[in-house]
Amino acid sequence: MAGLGDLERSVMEQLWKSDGPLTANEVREHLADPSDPSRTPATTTVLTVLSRLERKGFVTRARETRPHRYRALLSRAEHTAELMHEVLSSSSDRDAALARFVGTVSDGEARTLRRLLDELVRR
Amino acid sequence: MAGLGDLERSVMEQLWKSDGPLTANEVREHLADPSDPSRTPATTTVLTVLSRLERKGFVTRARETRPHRYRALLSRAEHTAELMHEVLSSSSDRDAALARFVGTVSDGEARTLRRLLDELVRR
DNA sequence: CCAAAGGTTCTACACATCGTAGAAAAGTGC
DNA sequence: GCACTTTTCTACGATGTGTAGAACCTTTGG
Repeated sequence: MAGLGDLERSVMEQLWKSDGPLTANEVREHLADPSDPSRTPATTTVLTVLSRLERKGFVTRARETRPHRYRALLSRAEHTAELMHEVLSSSSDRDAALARFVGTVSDGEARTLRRLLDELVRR
Repeated sequence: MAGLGDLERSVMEQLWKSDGPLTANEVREHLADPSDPSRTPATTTVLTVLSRLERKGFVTRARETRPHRYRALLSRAEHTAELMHEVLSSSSDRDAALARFVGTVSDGEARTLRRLLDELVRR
């Protein structure tokens, strides 16, 4: 269920970056490439993508307000963590996979992990 | 780069499960569903899938021997770990994602992680 | 209250990927 | 060389995605 297309992912990025919910046109503006404005997708394109993301459960929208306002259901961090769990649980030998994973994290990430695990045990 | 189809994934599972490299027909036999043999894919189908997996870099084959023998380039654990890293690095706030991830692992997995990190530091 | 502007849905097409496998080519064993 | 096995080539249908026009609906300025 990890499958998002390039444009879908870009749209999610905008929603994640933004503080509050965005209208389709705000998303479109944030998507604009200053070096080549012709590559900015049409408003309807953005709306189609947002609808598909809504159908897939990544996005909700406020239908009350008139330009509908869209927001991501999960934060980017939650989304990433969820994907990692999905990947991990699709593996039949989870411990071996975790071992490989930990064996290849950077030093910084290892420290982060240790700190997080220590906090976990304190509660 | 996580995108494998259902059959592609099933084929990878067989290669991972097997001790040594397999021929296309061996993969096909392991794929057979005893309750509905008609659903077993044709040999050419398996060969097509194996070729595609080779092109994608998941599989290599020995071309010397005549029924070519196929094997996975990475073990399942390595593959899973790689996917997890891919997911993680696609997130711009990796620490936050890691935090979410650790926050939702099972107790057993947390213990495993702690042990792995301890081993890591000893070397 | 009505027309124009803006917003949304519907419909559609091109293109890529994937499951599927026949036809044809290439290799093997007798 | 001939039957058999194996591999490649080619192709088709289904699905997903980027793309956006056409048609429909809503708001708003006059």
